[in-house]
Amino acid sequence: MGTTKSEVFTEEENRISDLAKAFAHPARVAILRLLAEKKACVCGDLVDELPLSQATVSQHLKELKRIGIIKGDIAPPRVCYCIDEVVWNEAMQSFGLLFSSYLKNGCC
Amino acid sequence: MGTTKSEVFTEEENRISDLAKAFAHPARVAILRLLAEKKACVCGDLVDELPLSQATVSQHLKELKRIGIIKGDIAPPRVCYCIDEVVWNEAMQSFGLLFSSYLKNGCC
DNA sequence: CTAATTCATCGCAATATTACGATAAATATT
DNA sequence: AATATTTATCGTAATATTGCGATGAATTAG
Repeated sequence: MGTTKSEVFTEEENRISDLAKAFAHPARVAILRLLAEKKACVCGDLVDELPLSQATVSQHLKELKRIGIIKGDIAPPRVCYCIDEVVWNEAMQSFGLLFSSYLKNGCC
Repeated sequence: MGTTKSEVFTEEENRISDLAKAFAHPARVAILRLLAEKKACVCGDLVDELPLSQATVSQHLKELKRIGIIKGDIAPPRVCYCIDEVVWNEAMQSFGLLFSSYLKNGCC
């Protein structure tokens, strides 16, 4: 155990939970915010902005890339990271739908 | 290690990541959906609806309660769970702000 | 060609998460 | 009082996550 039983859930449930993971760590929230707000997309500057080691930041970036919400433009020796607009919008819409599916019914 | 360095992040970053954790597991997404969409709030019926053991469902409910996004009305031997409207709205607003903070700038 | 720079990855350690059977707690039913 | 119902919690096991130092890979600068 320790493993999520992904097989028994729907594609959508798994996708939403994966998208949520992008925001489920303060460092990743900070990274996504920096990338979302910056006029230009920051690169290794992220390491300077964050109170974590370069290795750790790199690992978070890898996770965000796995989810697809950011992408990296390789321009060696640098890599320029930025939000993937398509996935960002997918996340926005998915969460939007989920949040608006709540109908008050005053049961509790 | 294995522990998130919460101290070095802002309150808001920590709060958002915590709220995101509510959605960061397919079972919790399923639970929140059921509670959000149901006319009446489901109780132990959640266990029947989910492909997980009672103990596991109870653990996910505990985590959702810790975050605050659901609350349970004890009516022994049953407990009636439902969305906490205040926290649900807090999450909706926080994610809404975050998502809308993205300004396309066509860097990558 | 030799640094220097930037970033990814490896290896390790420690904690967190996920899952479940078994059991306990609390009440309603008989 | 004894039993059944419902939910929480404990204990255990396995995997995942977080974090970092060290190292490697790739390119640029000197």
